Amino acid sequence: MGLYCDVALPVPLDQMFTYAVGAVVPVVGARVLVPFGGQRLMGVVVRVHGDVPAEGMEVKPVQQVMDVEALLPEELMKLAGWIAEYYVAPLGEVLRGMLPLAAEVKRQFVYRIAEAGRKVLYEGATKGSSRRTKLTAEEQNREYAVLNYLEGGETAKMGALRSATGVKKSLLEGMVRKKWLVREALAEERDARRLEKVAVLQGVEGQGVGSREEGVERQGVGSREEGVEGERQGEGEGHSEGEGKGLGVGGGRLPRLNANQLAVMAELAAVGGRMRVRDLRRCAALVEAGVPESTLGTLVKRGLVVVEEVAEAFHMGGVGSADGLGSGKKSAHEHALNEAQMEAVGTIAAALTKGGFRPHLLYGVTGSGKTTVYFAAMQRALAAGKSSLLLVPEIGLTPAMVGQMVAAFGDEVALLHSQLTPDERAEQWHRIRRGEARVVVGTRSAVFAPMVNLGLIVVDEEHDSSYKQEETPRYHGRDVAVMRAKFHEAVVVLGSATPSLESWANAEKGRYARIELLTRVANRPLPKVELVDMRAEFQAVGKEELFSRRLVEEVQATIDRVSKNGGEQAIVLLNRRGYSFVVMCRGCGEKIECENCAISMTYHKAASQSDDIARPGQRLECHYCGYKRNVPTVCPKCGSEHLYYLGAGSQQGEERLQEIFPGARIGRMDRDTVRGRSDMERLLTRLHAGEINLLVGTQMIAKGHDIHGVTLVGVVGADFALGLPDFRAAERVFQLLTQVSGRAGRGELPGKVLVQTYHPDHYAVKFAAEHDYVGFVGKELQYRRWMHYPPYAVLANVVVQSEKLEEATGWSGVLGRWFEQQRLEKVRVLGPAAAPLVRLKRIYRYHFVLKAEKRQVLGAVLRGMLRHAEAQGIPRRGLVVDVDAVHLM
DNA sequence: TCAAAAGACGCG
DNA sequence: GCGTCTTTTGAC
Repeated sequence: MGLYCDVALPVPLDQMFTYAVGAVVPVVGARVLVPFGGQRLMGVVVRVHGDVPAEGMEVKPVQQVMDVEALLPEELMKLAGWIAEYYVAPLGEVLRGMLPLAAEVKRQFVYRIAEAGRKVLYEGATKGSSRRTKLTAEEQNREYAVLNYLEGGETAKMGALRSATGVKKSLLEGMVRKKWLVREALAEERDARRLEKVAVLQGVEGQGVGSREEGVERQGVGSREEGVEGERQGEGEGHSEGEGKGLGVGGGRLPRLNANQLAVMAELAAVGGRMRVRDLRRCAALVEAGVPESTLGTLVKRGLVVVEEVAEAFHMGGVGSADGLGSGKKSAHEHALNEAQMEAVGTIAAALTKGGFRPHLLYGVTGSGKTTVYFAAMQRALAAGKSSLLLVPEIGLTPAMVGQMVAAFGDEVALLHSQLTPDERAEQWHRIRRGEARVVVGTRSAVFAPMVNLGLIVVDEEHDSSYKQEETPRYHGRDVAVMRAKFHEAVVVLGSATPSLESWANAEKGRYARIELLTRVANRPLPKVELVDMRAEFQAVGKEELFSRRLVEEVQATIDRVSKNGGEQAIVLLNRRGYSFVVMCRGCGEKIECENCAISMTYHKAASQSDDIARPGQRLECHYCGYKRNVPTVCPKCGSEHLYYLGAGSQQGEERLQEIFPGARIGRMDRDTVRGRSDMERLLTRLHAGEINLLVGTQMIAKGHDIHGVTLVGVVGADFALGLPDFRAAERVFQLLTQVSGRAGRGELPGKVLVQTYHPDHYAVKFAAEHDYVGFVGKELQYRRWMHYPPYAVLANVVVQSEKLEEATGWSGVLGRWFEQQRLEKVRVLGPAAAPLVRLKRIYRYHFVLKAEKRQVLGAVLRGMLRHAEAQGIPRRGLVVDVDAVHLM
């Protein structure tokens, strides 16, 4: 009876595929290469079984088993299953997101001449070219060159053809279509696994220390015969076998070996005679003794050690070993803890000691030193032999945090974020998988880091919406973190000054233990917040001004003040980038919209001095699809010359501030001036040095920066979001106001905040001004309860989309009717309605919002809907199911 | 009349 | 999702 395995493949199909297993039987959680359609894909084995496949099903064999052990441990496999179920996503796509190893599988094709190609070649040679074609003469010549090159019948890779004939890929594809060439997969497969070098002590071959015979190549230069001079001198304390090659290391009677060589030998012997070269080089004893790396080479020459290249094995060991790392020493951080922080660390440490799944919500006001608590807790975890994972919203925006991590944990830190190249990502991934990096910092997808002996997960700024993935699988990093902690029986800490309502409600229900840090470090006061009523301001001034008189006055006073620590600094939040976010025609009343989206285009002025990134010239830009166009002089619709630029963004804010405060040293922080981590670092360095004393920027400036000189924060137009059709609008505004206010007064001097608002009586604004988070959630939770919104209901957004308007509306109708027929009692369906962004990147979008009390009920309805959609011929790509949607846009 | 482009299909 | 097979479109 044959053996089969079910494989999850990275395709948008909610099913597994069965393959026949060959000589090598994969384990669940291993990757395999399998043929699928005309292609070959990497998938993950989810089941190995002997079930006879259904009649009429052609079962193809597994092409290659890529991992000997499960690449994904049981907990991650379970987590993947949970995500697929919870977020209604295909398991294969979930797994693809967990494996950053795409870099390791590359498929290469070779080309061979076909019969039709030969014919063309011969006829062309005798009769000359007379084919009907659209190709240029040059391209035709290239085609003949390719045919000539391949005439002998050999195959050639594209690279070879390109260098020989200058042919392009598209031309080759055309030739394949015309059947002149055939394309086939490269026969010999590059070993998809990475290789690593392992030093093996001769004669003391260790048993089963992760070694595998397969794929081993002997690399040693010296032969065994030459190496005999070292023989017979030891006391045979190693497990010498047969050949009399035993080599003792404890005796010290090895006159021909110098101290360095002995040290290396001793080190190798101590671990059973086998060690990865990179580990050996890094080994503490050898580094301390100053043993040069060349010593190993000498030993290889003398035949005492052989270096093998082995397909990388995954070791589960390494963590908690007696290497003395992180062994309970209190770090500098812990000494600086105040009482509340101490208590917080104590609570987390107690949970770590006790073991088991323990979720915590760490509610700490801005400047209360949450980061210090995370560090101390992670250190405790390390001391207990456990690894820890810190999730942050965006690494590029918090270089300080990364710096501190590396300073505190050195080599044990691995970073995972979106800016890594695939190779770098794979390298970090493997370091973590081997247990070399036991402290991992990363963004959303780092929640899948293959941690060894995971003890603690910290989610910093847990309320941040960047934890929500906005493509399939649409998981929420924070919620996945909690689930992962559950599967690992680990401790999880969600930290924020403005916890999401979901997390707060969980704490209220007692599902999360609450830890509070209610005062700032060193008892610094929270800044005073003053509201500036912009309606009254308009009446008094009689015209629309971006900055109120109060704000101008305070900024002036702040930058004029010079305290003993140097000048004070002010920052101004203007939460839109660009110069003007609406260009309107007074002739016809139309706004200039993006060609691809139903979105007003943003006007960007020619780059100012702050735009140190090269982005010259003025333009209109769509902030949703990135489309750019020239700035028209007349209205594209009616030809009127009266184009007006409305709504100020950060670029205009900077310009206005420069006019008002010509002496100020102004900096700007938004996506136009800060693209990568280095831009951010440079800007922050200038701020810390006092080179900038007035900073204007988008919400980026609110994200966790700790700049001690900032004593004034101005907020301009942040409450405009209150008018958006989104039930989370109030929560977002409250969070933004609180977070940006938190930038003020972090040094010795107290801070002040001025909030310009058109909604001075709105509860989100008022509670934020009073630093009253608890008051705000109380009120907001009430509203959510009345309106049946999360956390009192589970919600899913279903977007129906197509490039063709009729399809989008037609399919919405089909689904709407189905929902009606179902007479659902436990699920409320709102819609179909045009999505707030009814056209995005050329795609028309309609949506339903589903609300239910029970997750299972909602899930069942969504699955039923997908089945119905499939039966009705609605393509899967026409539907986006977003469970726990954060944005309903 | 043929070739390129768009659409339908199914993958084990 | 993607390669393959089929149908439609379109240009000489």
